[in-house]
Amino acid sequence: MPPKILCVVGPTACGKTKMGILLAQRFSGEIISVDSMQIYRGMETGTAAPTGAERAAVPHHMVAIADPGDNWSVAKFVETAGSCIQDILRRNKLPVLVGGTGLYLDAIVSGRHFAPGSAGSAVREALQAELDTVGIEPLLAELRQADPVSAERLHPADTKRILRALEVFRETGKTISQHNQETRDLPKKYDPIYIGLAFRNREDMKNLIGRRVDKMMENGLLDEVRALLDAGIPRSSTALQAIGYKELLPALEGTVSVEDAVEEIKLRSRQYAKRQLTWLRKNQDIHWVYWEKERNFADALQIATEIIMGEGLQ
RNA sequence: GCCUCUGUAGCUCAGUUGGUAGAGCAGCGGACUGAAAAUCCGCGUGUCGUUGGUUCAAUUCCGACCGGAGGCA
Repeated sequence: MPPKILCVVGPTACGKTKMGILLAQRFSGEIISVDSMQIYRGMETGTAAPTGAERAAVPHHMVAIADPGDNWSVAKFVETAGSCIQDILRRNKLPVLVGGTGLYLDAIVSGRHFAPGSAGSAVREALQAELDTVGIEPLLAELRQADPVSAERLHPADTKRILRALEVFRETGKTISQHNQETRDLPKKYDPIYIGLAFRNREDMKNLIGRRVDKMMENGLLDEVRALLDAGIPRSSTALQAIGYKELLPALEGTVSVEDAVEEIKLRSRQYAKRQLTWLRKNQDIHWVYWEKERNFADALQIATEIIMGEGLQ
């Protein structure tokens, strides 16, 4: 039987961070943040990363450990987070995965590994250059030859995934569809108990997102973005694609007003939350705890605790 | 008060030489295996401002009224 772990999931602004801490305290656990952007240093405000006080209350892993100039990937994240989990288990503590990045979390839980490839590799650069010069059609034709399953599955407009499928083939001689098939049926590496947090009414979530973005601005998000630029972080870096950052770049250049940029951040955050919900919805194992109007952590902790004990944890 | 322009999807606007209408954005749904806070896909009935008239037929033409913008007084 694989080891039990706790997973706190939900769309942005639904209280995952706080609930994770409460549950980690209750079940003597340690937190693994599963968030593609909170790993970068100097982005605490805009990514709503756990505060110093929160991190002092319970050990946290995978938060603010990477240079924002380094571009991390799922593979690297899963590998690093995996060691953290192993270490926590070795010390007889409960790993509490708290995160909004669905792909990362699923990959960790399933123990999935990824086919080779890396940003900046010769093969990927070559593919990008081909796309820029000849367009997607010849590349799609090549994929139909090499990996008809993927060619059929992918939409012609989805250039990112078409390039990735070709990259895997050119790099390894094996198709990504074959790799996916092989990893899909692997036995789960962990036995997860999922607690999902969400607002019963979407409107309430949207209102909170708006208020939270305003608070981020009050807490100096603009300065945070400026500091990243001053540190020489390229605009094309993964870190600066984070919501709240990429929208403020034009505001710093003066091409849009700060007010408009803030509205854009709120909009993009709402759309992000919607995508997170879409991802989560297909996971039938999640035990959902709903907020009615306000977030009442005492009640939610009570409910979640009962669910978790029902799943066999003390 | 008079003149001109304008009123079509939640928003910005197309359009119908008269046969009840369609884009972008928003919204909703979905996908997702090394950029994932990324990327990609699907979904468009709305008293065509109101009310009379002409017409087989009006959102479209004509009149009045109501709202908005501008101009002249």
